[in-house]
Amino acid sequence: MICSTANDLASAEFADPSFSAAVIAWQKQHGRHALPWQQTRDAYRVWLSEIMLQQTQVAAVIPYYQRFLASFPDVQALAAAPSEQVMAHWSGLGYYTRARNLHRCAQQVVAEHGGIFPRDPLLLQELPGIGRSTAAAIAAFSYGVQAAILDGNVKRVFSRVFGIDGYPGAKPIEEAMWRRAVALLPEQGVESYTQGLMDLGATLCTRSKPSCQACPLAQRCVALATDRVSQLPVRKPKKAIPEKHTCMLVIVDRRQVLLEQRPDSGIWGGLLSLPEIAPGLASKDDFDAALNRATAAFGPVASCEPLQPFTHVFTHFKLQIAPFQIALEHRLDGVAHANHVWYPADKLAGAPLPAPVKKLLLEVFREADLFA
DNA sequence: AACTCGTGGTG
DNA sequence: TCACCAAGAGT
Repeated sequence: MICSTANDLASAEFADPSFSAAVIAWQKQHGRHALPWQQTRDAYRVWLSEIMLQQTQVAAVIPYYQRFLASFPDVQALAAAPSEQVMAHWSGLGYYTRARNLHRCAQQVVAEHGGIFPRDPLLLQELPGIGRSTAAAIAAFSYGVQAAILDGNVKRVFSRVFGIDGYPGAKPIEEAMWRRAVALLPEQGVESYTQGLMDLGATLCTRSKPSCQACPLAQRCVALATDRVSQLPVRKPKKAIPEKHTCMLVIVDRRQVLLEQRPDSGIWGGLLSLPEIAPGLASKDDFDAALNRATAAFGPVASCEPLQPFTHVFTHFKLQIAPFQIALEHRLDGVAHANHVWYPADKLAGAPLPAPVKKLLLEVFREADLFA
């Protein structure tokens, strides 16, 4: 046998045609076939679903996918859409860099590829928001290209079936898993195989209480044989998450609320949100001074009432939010305020806001009856 | 290499 | 209540 490619070298180490055969046979009979993005090989729809599904569960994605497709039926429509409309459609789905990269990617596909997504995974991977795994998924599902994915599902299945005793996020472990992923690719039926790996991880080989009785890989599963299913994959080493604080200003005037555009980098990047002032101001005078600085450009403060504080939990930190409802004596007009906008209360539901901010505002305005 | 980046469901 | 984490990519 002549080994001339990286795939062949990997095959020498991990190849096992019976693995993909078992996955494919199981997928055809027991896998998922009716998800909204499975009815087509349209690369635009495949790409859209794959980006939305990054670190996000199927149930959360479905309504967003449907709304996106209704508003942006093809890559040209998405490329031509204003940024704020794209962000508004993504509002609530999280990881907002994905939305900005999605928009940039659509524009790049139109400008540089004639509106056709490339079929070469290496070319796909050059596009914004598309990494190695997503590129492979798009190429496999859209064009039947033999390319390997390595997502959370695959890592979990591999960890258990092969009894891999290391944290899958660690570099050497992940590299070994990529070699397995490539080596185990089938000669035929890469679509069913790829979907089968995802379906196995999502429906049988779940994080807790996996259904090993129904698993087509049970016979060869090292974790099952050694009673380590609940120990694998090795958990991420956990660290204490920091707690941060902020005061959010709900400044209302003429059934409009003052919003501020956040920078593209950092948390909630590119979204609109409420103006904030530094927390932890010791005295009321300090608070009032900060409040007056923050509102000076928009009008003198007539009243300031604290609203119910709450906590928003992210993956890597906790944010304690103390909101204040503020009324102005009168609004100052005619002054340019970059990054600030008076936003109509009745348009908030469709605004590009972070989930907790949208929830807070909808509650405030519903109680104040400002939608009437 | 390690860190950043959301949200909602689940046990 | 709270830890855990789901179809990862970018830096």
